[in-house]
Amino acid sequence: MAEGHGSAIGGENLLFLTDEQLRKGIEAMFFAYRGFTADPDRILEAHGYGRAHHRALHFINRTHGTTVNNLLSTLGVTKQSLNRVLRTLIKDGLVESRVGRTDRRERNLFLTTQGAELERALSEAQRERMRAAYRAAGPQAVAGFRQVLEAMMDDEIRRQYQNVRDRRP
Amino acid sequence: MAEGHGSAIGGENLLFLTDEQLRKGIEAMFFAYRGFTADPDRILEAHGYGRAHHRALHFINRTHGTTVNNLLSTLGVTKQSLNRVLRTLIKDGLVESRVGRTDRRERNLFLTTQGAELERALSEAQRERMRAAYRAAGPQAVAGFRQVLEAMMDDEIRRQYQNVRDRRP
DNA sequence: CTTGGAATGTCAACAAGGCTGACATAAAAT
DNA sequence: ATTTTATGTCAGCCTTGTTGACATTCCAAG
Repeated sequence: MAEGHGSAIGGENLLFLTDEQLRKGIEAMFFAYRGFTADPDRILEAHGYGRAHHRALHFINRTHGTTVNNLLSTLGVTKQSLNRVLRTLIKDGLVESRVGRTDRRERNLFLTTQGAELERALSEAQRERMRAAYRAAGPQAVAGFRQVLEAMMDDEIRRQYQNVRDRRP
Repeated sequence: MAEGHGSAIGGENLLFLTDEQLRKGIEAMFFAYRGFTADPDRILEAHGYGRAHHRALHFINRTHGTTVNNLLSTLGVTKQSLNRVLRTLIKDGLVESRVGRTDRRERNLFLTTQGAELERALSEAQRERMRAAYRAAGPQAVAGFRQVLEAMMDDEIRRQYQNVRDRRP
């Protein structure tokens, strides 16, 4: 070791905080994310869609009837970006946009049967990989995985995430 | 529960494999990755660079003297994509490209002092967040985090990752 | 009732960063 | 001498992000 840069060995067991350990975590995150998106990407490509479409489908499915503004802040993109994606999904009959009942300025977004079908295929592919990884790592590792990920989020995002985390879709 | 779709409750403790649990993991991964890249992104923007530059700097720093082909396969992009990024980094004096000593077709890539400086700032920002997350979650959670991530990678990527994982930079 | 502002949609233009295809060069390998 | 490999470069395309400008609709406050 030596070359000390912060994160040295404290009185306790802080070996997991060395720069070396952190670097491994960073690279693991980078490579794992590639795997995480690989399977849906293949399906999307066959349909002529991209990840942006997947994200929209996922969160519309997650929260039936969500508004555009809601979706915007969840996804963290501009309305113009989202709108381009939504427009094609609506045109292709995967998403339905209904005028809001209480506030008619708003649009409530829903998946059509066809949209739900694609969403299912995408998320099942992603779940399958996650399932294999979970199974290989075991329940205790999974708990740790989730803990670290939650701690890694931006504060505001984490609040948002935790708010909907345990809600049934 | 019910609504069973795969991943049901087996004889043992397989609750962590329900679709619900998998979905939470998927969303955690999505939101955490945003946090993971947020800090470097801010620094990069101030320099007029993007994530692609960060990735190149990271892996050149990681493996001094690596060749273009090596970098290509690590990053998983085309040479044209990488070249665009490398060209600007070389032009700006952050990266040096030396003709290979044994094989003069190859180019060996190195960070200049200035390049190492930016790399340091970027990785330190990223480490800082990772450090906070690790500290909050604890060593056991970190072990689980890494286990799940490794299990989530594509087989080929995982081999690549494990090969260099424990090498000192 | 009128007006201000919020929510949404749309058009245009631009940039980053992926991709493919084609072609050039130098050097190694056969 | 020829082929293959490693690299670089040009041109063009796509997705997905960005701003800015502007129209529409409609709630809500004066």
